Amino acid sequence: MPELPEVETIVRDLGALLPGAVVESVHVIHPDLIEGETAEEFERALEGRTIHAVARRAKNILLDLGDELLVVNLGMTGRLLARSAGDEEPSHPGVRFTLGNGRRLDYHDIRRFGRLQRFTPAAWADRDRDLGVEPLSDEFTAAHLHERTRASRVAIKVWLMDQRRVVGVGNIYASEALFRARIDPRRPAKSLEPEESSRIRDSTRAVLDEAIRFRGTTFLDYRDARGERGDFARRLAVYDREGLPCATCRAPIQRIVQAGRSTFFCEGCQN
DNA sequence: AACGCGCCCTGTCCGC
DNA sequence: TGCGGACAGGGCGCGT
Repeated sequence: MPELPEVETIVRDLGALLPGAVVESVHVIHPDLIEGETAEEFERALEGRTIHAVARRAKNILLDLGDELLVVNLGMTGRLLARSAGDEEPSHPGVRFTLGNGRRLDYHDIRRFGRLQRFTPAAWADRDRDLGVEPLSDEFTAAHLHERTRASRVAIKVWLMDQRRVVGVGNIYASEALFRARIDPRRPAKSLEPEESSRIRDSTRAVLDEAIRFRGTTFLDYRDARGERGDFARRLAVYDREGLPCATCRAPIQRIVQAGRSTFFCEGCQN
């Protein structure tokens, strides 16, 4: 579900709301959401702690608790919602954090593919090492991208979605970035010319930046930290548009399956 | 080692 | 109207 723009939107929202808040109590409704320890250990460890800052790494939300981190991955349908005491109950409650001043932080998740895990800074540094480059950072250059793609024969669309290489790009924005770059998603990564890698780099950044400005894409389940939908869905050029006319050439958008996931593209414009 | 696949889970939609 | 199958913004562990 949420890719980089959706997670970034939530992180910016929570960054304005949570720092300084004290976690008064924690209630785990679905223990399978907690990674690395029991629900009881998780609840006990977090009670009384202060949330100092909120950050993002890849598609993870990082809550800085001082000497440890609470890392939230939303999976496909996870939501992390800042609420007030009187707000209604979520329909799929997973974990409830009761904060000071009558506020709450609710995690809910219909499919429960999401995970919440506590990390020491050292343990998180280990995990962080396995994650690829942030596409909006200065390190994500055309040269970096081209050098890394040369080592792999997987299809470029599948390559872009691999979080060990580039983080934050999921199924929607991989298709959208390749459409903007006019690159066929089936092309082996190692077949890309430097100029093509450069176009992919630019289009990936552009589509992610734009989607952040629109507060993300709500396809079905995504909501921001206030429970509001993102507005980027109407800007999608190819994703979920099988059979509809390409905005550039009017030919019907194609849908294929790569690594078990749908890919959308225009056969005429992308080659 | 890199890559493909199945699986985790619930909900919705579409065809019969 | 009901029912089975396909599919849905992710990520992990397995086998080859």
